[in-house]
Amino acid sequence: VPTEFYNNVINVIRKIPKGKVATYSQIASYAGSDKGARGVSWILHSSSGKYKLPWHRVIGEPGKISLKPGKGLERQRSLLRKEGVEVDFYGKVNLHTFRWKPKSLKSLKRP
DNA sequence: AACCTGACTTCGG
DNA sequence: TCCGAAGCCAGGT
Repeated sequence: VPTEFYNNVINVIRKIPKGKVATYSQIASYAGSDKGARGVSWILHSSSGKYKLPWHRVIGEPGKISLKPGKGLERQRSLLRKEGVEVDFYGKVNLHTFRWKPKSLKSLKRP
């Protein structure tokens, strides 16, 4: 049974616009749990497929893709580049430029 | 309940 | 700047 946090995370991730990225902790915060970054990680790992989530737009707090080479880094990197996000060889993204900054946090948790 | 494992983050040395 | 430890959340054994 999905928890409220779980549903919130799903809804928030769906709102990340194309060409922007958000961090795990940012998503967790919007979803109502400031320290739920690991929870976000688990949700992506377990159910990004069935909800058709833009999972590739979620990266680590230092502005770097968390996946390792040979374990998905290349795939996430190419998905981001395809929509205009600049990613270097190691998966580094300039958050100053590409971080998603929603105007209002009011309705983020709603579908 | 105890312990482990992650697509995590923060802090100290 | 670069680890390691510790804290964190959720699920699986």
